[in-house]
Amino acid sequence: MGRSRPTSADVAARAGVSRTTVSFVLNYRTDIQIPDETRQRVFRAASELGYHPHTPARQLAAGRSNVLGLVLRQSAEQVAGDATLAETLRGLASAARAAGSRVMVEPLAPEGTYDRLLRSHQADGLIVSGPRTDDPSLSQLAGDGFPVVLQGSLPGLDVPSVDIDNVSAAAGAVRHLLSLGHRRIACITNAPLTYTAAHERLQGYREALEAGGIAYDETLVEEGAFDAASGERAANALLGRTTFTAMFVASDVLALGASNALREANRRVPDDVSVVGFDDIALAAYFDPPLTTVRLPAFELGQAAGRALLDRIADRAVALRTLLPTELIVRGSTAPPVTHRDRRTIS
Amino acid sequence: MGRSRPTSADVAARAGVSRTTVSFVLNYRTDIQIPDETRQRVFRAASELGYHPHTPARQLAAGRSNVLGLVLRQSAEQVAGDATLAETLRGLASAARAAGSRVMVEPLAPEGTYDRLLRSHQADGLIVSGPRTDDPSLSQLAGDGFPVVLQGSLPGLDVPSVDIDNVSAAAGAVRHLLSLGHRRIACITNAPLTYTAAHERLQGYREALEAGGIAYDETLVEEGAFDAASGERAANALLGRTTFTAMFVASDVLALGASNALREANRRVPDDVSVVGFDDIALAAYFDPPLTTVRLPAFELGQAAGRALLDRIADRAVALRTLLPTELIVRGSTAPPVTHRDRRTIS
DNA sequence: GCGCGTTACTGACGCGCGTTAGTCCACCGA
DNA sequence: TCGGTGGACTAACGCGCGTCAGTAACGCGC
Repeated sequence: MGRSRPTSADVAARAGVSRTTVSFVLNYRTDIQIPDETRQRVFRAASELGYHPHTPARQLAAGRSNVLGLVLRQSAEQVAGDATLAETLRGLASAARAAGSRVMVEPLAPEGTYDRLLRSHQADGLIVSGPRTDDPSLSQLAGDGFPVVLQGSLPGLDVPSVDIDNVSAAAGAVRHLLSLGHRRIACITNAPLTYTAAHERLQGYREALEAGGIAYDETLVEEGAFDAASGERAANALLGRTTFTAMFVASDVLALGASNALREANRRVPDDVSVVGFDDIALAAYFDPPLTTVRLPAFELGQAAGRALLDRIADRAVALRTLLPTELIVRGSTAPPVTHRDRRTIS
Repeated sequence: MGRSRPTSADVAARAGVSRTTVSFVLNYRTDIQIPDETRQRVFRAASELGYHPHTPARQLAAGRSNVLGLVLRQSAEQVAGDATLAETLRGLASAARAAGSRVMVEPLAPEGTYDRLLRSHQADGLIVSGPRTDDPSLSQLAGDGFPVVLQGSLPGLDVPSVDIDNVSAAAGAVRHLLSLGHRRIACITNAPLTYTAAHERLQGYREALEAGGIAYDETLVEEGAFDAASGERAANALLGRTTFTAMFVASDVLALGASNALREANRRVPDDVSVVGFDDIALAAYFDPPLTTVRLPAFELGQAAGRALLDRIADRAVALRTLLPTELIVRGSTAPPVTHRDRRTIS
């Protein structure tokens, strides 16, 4: 009862060795020769006492924390609506665990506060998700040599980043629509264009169109903002001012909102309007009709970011830009435009 | 360049005081009298040097880590499909931050590994989400006096828990259907019945029926399992063996899958079958038709769990069971059964 | 002038561990 | 016998901080 947590000294006493030896054994120091018999004695003593090393003490002595910080710079609504966050977190945690580290999460970290995680040695490195250009403390941290990896892109910053190739992924989605015969393809961005990912996906839309010989028409483009409501608003704006037979919505969540707008305007999907989303959230396959979309490897993104960060912490070489592959998932929300199908039926 | 991180000794030297005084000032020790002038000198020295206390050292000396651990015991699919996780995490982090703590997340923690977080003093307390009865290390931890709070319920365990009142929430949803005139109401659980929440929601369904004078009919009940696919399967099973004019699906995600099954069976929602979901995920309002569901205060759940845990850590009294209120959100997926409407039209 | 309380500090210990620079001993070749 | 070598350890320092027990200076009443 009165006895408190055992320390490594208790283990040492029980095993009949010094504390140093206990430390060597329990840390699996291969550069130190210790006979198997002694090793076993230490292990046995530790387990009999129920010994668990005191993490802060170990962090203090070793000079590192074995903690990866995940900083979410997105707004509350973004975090709430981010269906892939949990998967990304899982991937990150899996990479961390493989290296004996843990993950500390800092959601909605106000600018200029999360750097403390690093400067106070609470974390060995940081993964910054949803970075914004207007974030001086980020470049400051990187400039001071702290290990930082970006989840998402932020051009012009000399910090390793892990992301998907938004441009080509979006272009692929739009090419799919083009190949079906669509010519007037609207676009709703996933976020305001100040967000890099939104900008890049729009860029992919534009490039695919131009490669297909179609001039970019900005009246076909509307900005969304993270949630389904914004998708609905954007679609209504588009419906009110122009015509199109397909739309590329750079987020599944917004695509659902946009589909609602189409339905209320008596446009059927895909008969009147084809819709392509982005992200492949778990529910996308159960939309009506099932949503054609771009699959984003959420788990792998987290895992890759974690590995990159661990590499940076260990001073191993890290690619400045890691791009993970995406995949177009064709489901029921896309079809050739009616005119084409008519022609085909006639011929 | 060569100069390394400043320590509190550097601050002390620069301010012309002792390290002890620096510690008192920077920790806002109100029980120690220090003239404002000295106080300011210390603050100035600290900020000029860019001093940040070394967290592990502070944790070691103070004997506490100011870290709350969030342990997710759910399976990978559950985590991936849990649309409210991000909100809960936000709430938890907000409670933690208010108390000067941070949140460490341990997803998919294998049984018997997450207790290390506590035993090694890496966290001051644990919030265990999705606890299972068959988890000896959980009761062990609680028995050893470690601060643990459950997110979700686990009867028969002497550990504080924060949850919603699943029974009455489900009963409320079913009463809504009863009040519309439905008599044959099917039920799809959100998870296998070994999960407490699933069991409780089914219990609420049952109680509401019996209070309405309707005998419980187990052929109207089917077990789901976290994802939309299981909701679709369950609905198909029900459609294949019985008839009903409404269904209570204890999860929005499964409700979407079930709706797909209904559509393919040429049953219209709500004309032929009314559907009530559970959770009020962000997308529920954009389903077709918009889903009537039970709103779950995700953010507040996380916040309440965090506060309860902080109370336990500080040895303040904590209610054994905190139940947060839910709210029935009536949308377009529920309506009176056709027979009733016909009657009403005739009269 | 002395005792005593109050204010404003400080010296030094300890938190539990990692690690460096050794020590001691057995054994081996010469 | 002795120098030398390698194996098997250990003593002791330091990581950066919180905090207890103390001290010096000062004012004040008598």
